Amino acid sequence: MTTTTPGPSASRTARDRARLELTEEIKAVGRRHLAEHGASGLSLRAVAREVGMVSSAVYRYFPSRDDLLTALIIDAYDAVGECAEAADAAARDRGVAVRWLNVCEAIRSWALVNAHEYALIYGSPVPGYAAPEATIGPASRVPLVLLRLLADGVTSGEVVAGDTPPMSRVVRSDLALLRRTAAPSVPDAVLSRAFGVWAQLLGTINLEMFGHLHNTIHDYDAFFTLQMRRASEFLVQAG
Amino acid sequence: MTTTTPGPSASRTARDRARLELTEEIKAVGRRHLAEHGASGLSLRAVAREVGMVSSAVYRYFPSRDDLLTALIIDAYDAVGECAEAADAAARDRGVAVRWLNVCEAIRSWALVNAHEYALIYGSPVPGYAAPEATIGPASRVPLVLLRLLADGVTSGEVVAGDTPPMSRVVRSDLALLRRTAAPSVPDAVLSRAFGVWAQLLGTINLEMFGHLHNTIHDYDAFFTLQMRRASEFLVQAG
DNA sequence: TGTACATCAGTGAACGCGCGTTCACTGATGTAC
DNA sequence: TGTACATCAGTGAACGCGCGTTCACTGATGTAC
Repeated sequence: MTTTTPGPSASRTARDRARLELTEEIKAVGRRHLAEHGASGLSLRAVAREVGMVSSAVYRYFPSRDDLLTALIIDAYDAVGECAEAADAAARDRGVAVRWLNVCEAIRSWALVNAHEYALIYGSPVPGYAAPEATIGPASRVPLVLLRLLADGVTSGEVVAGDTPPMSRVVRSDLALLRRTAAPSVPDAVLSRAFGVWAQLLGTINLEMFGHLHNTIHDYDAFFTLQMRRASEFLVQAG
Repeated sequence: MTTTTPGPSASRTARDRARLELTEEIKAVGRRHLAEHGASGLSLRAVAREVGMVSSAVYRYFPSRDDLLTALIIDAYDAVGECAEAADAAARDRGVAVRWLNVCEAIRSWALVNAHEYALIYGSPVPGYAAPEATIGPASRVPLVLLRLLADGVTSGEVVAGDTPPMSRVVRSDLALLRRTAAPSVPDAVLSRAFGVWAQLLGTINLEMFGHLHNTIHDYDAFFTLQMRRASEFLVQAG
């Protein structure tokens, strides 16, 4: 090996290209099966059947069913992360509250369209499956959007810290680590509120998607916007 | 039939008693299997094996696997509902914010101990399973605790309405129905905040239990209390 | 109190299904000289 | 440019497993007279 040249051609051999294409096709079919039967109903054999291979052939692409699931989880995190980043970017010249509201709406829209993928990453964990470390990065994209937006808000003076609630030393050191890593100069009080609005975002989407608002709320769109608008205002300005 | 007398004995026949006992035992074993393998891993055959019956015998007690699942869901809602009611009752002479905080802590404790049952009712829905109407009543117990506690707070003047955010006519009529049904004289602004704290409660528990705080928050207890304390204060007094 | 009948719990075998994974193989594609 | 070899995608059969549900049956428990 040790090739100094980048390889015979930019897109490599025909075999390589076929491999990439088939890997994507398997994931695409897997995603559709996920959407129809849920995570625990994702079956290598069924996917193989639909792709037009014999079931054992899939093992050339994914060493096990769980590896396929992992790939789908990573893709889902990346998809919702990209979605959140785009929504934030689209409102970059507006205020922090508007940016976060935009992100919330984008994530909800994505969740409604990709219900099972949403459940896969933000719902109950798949029994018997432990997410490997490779999911950590993609999983952080959405929280990072929130933290960056807050860092901007603190810099511009738009975000008001307010009173810092009393917190234990452990929690304070957790927040300090977070600040050092991803949210320079965002004070504890604001970081704490950030967890609050994040929980509320996911909680509100879950309430809606998992049926807990059934027969109670009829205009989900308006309800969600109402809730997130209040949360966004709360985020930038302590009560 | 049309028996005017209450029956031959208060506890009915030996057969009836055995039936009740075995029904409970099947549910108990089912609950344990749920805790070990998740909802989609709940198997009639495995439960039967452990109870010491042949698999077909279970059909004398539950007409299908989904009916057993429904029974477990109802039991779970009742358990968490009872838990919330007890926590509220234990703090009945304190303020509304303390009462809600108590309820939050109780629900989280229950969730930590009964992780799979929690996931069953507040996590992603079981694929291919549709909850029947019989679950509605038990599912309402926790929300009803919140609404009653708010009604008390409004009566005592402890809960401040604050500014009513602009909302669509549909949402306003949803809230009006809720008020008529379960929360007499609680104004829209407060009802809207109630959904917010409820979403935040479930969202925060989900973040913790489904692993989204991993490597970020280390003292889950303190973190949860911090978040819920803020939410409780927000509930009684608009920002 | 005793007998005849009805009800019902539990058995055991069977149906038909799908699953994840392994393995020896064929034949096409790529690579080194 | 051509040949010999290595790599790798895909096949087809098999292993061993568990599942939900049905059905004809036996034998115990309950009930009406």
